[in-house]
Amino acid sequence: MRLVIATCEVDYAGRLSAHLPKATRLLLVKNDGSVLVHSDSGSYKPLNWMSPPCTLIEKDDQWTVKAKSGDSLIITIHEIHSDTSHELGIDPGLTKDGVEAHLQELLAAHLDTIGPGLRLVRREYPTPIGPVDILARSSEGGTVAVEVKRVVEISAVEQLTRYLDLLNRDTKIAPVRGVLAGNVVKAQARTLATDRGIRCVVTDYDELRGLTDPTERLF
Amino acid sequence: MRLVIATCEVDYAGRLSAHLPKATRLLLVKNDGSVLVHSDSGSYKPLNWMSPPCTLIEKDDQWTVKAKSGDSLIITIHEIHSDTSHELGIDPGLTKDGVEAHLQELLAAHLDTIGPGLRLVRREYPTPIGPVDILARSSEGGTVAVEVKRVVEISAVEQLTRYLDLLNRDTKIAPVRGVLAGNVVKAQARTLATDRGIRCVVTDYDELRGLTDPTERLF
DNA sequence: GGCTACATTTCGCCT
DNA sequence: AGGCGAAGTGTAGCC
Repeated sequence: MRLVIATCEVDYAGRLSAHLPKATRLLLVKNDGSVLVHSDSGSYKPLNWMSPPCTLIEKDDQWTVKAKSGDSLIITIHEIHSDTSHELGIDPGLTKDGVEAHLQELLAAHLDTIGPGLRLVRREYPTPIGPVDILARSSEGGTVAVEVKRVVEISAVEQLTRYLDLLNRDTKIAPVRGVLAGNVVKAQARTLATDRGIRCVVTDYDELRGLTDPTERLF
Repeated sequence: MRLVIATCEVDYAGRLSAHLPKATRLLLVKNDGSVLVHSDSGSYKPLNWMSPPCTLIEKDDQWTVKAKSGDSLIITIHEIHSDTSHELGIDPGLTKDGVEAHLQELLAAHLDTIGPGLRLVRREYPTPIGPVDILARSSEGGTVAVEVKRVVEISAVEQLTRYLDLLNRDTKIAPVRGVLAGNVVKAQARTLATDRGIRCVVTDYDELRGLTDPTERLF
């Protein structure tokens, strides 16, 4: 990893065109060839960058970073204030816990939190337009399709509506009712869902996790 | 901006939990308090980070970064290989050309590329569920709602369908037909759009730009 | 402040 | 490789 503090201008040409006027910035060159241009604020996203795989050619005061697609990043160096390199080695990577997949697992294991008498058919039930998060049989004989989201927004209502339209054409499982489950249900999503006869269930991730054997979740 | 090369472990607790085992990484501390943990590969996204506003407390070999929301990033330092600071000043920021907003402007100025005899009603036509990119009057008396995307995907069809449902209830402008316009139209989006009577138009950004007075587009 | 939509989104999974 | 959905998304614009 190479770290350069430099006064520079940057021009990107690719899916769009972008220009950075002359200023002092951090140029971060990674071992995989990627280049990041960071300012001293903003967030984790660089002002400009080139993703790997790409090649960096330095010629006088001009750096040219090119990707196979033809995207190019041209950095004009006006002054270099610092230029250091460090050997980091490969990173063992990140382990995560708490994303939608886990909420889906927990809900599938505790279908009673969605409704009484439900029996799991399967998670990620495949359809031609994508997998339904949870499909379950109701004690009354019908089917329930559950769409799981950390935050239920209007797009989740649309998504589940598409699934329901399709699933209800299958006479082996129809009628299929819809349920949206999430830790947060946005007001507008709830309104649209209710209008379409879709029920919303507010889940509690911590509570659900408490119901499961805690030894399963340690890392 | 402070740049630290350190052998460290990182734990994040917030919207999810994440852990980074001991390894050598770049710790980037920006002037606004944000912290980025970068490895030597990946892309522009850090392995772990804390967005501003947040506070960094260093106590012995432990860095604690806390956000108002309660999110926390705990960095355990095993060894510091380098620790430098640099004054960068504020950045003048990025100018862009070629984003959706520009495509919308160009299309509104050249409605003939969408269909003959169209007259602009307005761009960003407001509705209760969001703005319609372009609303135009057809020479036959009806209305045309145009959704503009750089890349037209299935979600654009859903979005325009919602607008059309709503707009067609307004007797002053009904009937309203839908048009999807973009530089790229994905096959599945085209299929769904056609099925719903929505026409797709493939635009050419460079060609559209050429139709406009070029002096307007320089930066 | 809430909500919507855009992004050089990136990332990961699955076909 | 391409399609599709999720993201600790971030960010800007509008109401």
